[in-house]
Amino acid sequence: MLRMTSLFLRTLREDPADAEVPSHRLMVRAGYIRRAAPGGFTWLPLGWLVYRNVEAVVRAEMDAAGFQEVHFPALLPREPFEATGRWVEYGETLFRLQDRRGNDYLLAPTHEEMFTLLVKDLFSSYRDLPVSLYQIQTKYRDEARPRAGLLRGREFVMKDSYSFDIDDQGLQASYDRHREAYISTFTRLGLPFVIVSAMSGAMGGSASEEFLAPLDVGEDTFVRCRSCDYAANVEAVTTPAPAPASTENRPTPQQILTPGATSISRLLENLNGRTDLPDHTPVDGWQGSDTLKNLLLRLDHPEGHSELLAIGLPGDREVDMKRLEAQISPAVATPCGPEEFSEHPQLIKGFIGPALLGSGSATGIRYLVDPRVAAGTVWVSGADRADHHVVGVVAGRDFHPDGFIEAAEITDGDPCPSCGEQLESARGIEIGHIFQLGRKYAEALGLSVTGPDGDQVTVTMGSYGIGVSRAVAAIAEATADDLGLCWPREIAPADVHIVIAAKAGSEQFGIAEQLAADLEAAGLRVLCDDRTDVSVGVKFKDAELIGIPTILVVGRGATAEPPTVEIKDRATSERSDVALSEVVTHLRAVCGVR
RNA sequence: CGGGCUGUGGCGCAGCUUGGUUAGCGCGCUUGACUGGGGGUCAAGAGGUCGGGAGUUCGAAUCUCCCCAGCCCGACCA
Repeated sequence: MLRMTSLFLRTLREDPADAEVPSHRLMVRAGYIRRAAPGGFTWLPLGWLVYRNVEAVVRAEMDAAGFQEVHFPALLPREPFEATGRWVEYGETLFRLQDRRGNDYLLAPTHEEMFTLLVKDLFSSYRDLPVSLYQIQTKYRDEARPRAGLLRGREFVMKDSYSFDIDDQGLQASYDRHREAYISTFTRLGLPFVIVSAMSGAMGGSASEEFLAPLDVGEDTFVRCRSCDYAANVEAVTTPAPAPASTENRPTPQQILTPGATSISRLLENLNGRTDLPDHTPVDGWQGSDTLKNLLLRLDHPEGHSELLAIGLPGDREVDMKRLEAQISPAVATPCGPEEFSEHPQLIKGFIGPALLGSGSATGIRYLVDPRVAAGTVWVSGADRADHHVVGVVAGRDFHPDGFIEAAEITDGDPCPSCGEQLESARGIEIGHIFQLGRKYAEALGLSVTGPDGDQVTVTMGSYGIGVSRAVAAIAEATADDLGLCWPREIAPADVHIVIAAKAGSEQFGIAEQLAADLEAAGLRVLCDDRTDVSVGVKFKDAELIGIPTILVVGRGATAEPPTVEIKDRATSERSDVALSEVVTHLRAVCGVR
């Protein structure tokens, strides 16, 4: 039994100044966690109970799915990460350190290498596969900016699983099993979630989905369809493309004078102010979406070389750098400056036309366009001549892109790629991520097994993560209200919070004591506020702040005839008086016998 | 890493513009009394390198410079 008189707990009346998001504020105020380092938190007794409950749910669901738990060190040598290139690729986010001999070590941000090597170490036949292993481990990432308490720390706990299969079908099956296990895990945790399509990264090209808790404090933007079940991380949203149309019988392009029209808005002013383009002018006037704007970017690849890339997209769209970088990762894109333009004097900044772009064009610059710029579509674009544009340029006739790219911003109301209805955007906290790694790590580290026909077969892998400590904060975030925390029963630090609403030395203390013992004997977890030195108001406030799902008040009624106590549901505030003799039975039903 | 804001007893803040006795207030803490169904009342206490360093000055929490830390926005984030 937890007793307030002996519990290592101090609740705070006021919000801590360094906490902004509700989960952080309330968990500090309610005495669950304390900041111990930049991006690092100490779990206090109540917090640790909750953490362990969450961990227990995750572990139970992983075990139930048939995955086996192992445990690696968090402190790892450099070599495996050198082999996969991540010692360099991970950049400044990797915590690096040296031992006394000057050997390089790291605090692991994730454990793909170690799991791969472990399986390589022990298994060598296709008969040993498939296998899925997991661990629940403290991870370290030297985040440039830790924030929002437990939601983004530099030290955090993650459950990471890895599946090992002999072929793609096996990988798909392992992936599906993890997906199912994640659904039941988050459901059991009482955490609302949406599953969204995510980017798998440029090198993989395989399936990847994120589990997001749809909350405004989340750092991920995703979109979902208002009518069907499509949902995707904004980085992974695909733009419905018009069907390719014929380029026959289209009006001839016409060059026009557009002084100073270096922006889409000024171009539109010019276009809508003229009457000399009867063959081209749309019936409802010129819109930004009739224009094609072209941007020149420099791509810097991690291996060191650079190249130019031109992007073409409808003029009413801005480039979404996150979406762009997700497409070209691991390269980094930078808008071109005067140096790059001076290498291609044909290209006039502000008046870049599509005719000089593309690998078959005069410049030879790779040219990728928005999917809306499909073959047969007609555009106004730059004329590659200062103060001039061209109307009536037709994709596939007058210019030839090298391919398509998803780089345009997504806005509310855009069409759903699945059903065509409107998309809406929302924010979410990433609480899980599952993806098909493929053979990247197996190849880099030489994990292969002997196949049925005696040949060596490279193993294909999946990688699956749940942010355990983050999930605690996400649950707090999703369930808390104006009064304080409000835990789902399964992960709450206790089932029942007894408030003794009577003065020191009164009979109620003895009654509460006996009741607490009876409830514990019945299998319920009890926190008893047995303090005699605070007023009842304080006890009620603390009970609401701490957020145990059932509050049991032992007050005046307890000494009446017949004796009653009051039961209050923390989440709904519903209260009812229950006969003292019935309380244990009643609460066993309310809490479910564990 | 860029922009902004903030560092003053355990917590939340005022004081700084315009330098000047003993650095205040609320909460919390200690002791005592009252009170006892919504952070209650009264009294008496303890608790401070004013983030750190250097400088200006007769005198610095207050002015100047440098550094550090925290928060927010952005960039970044298998």
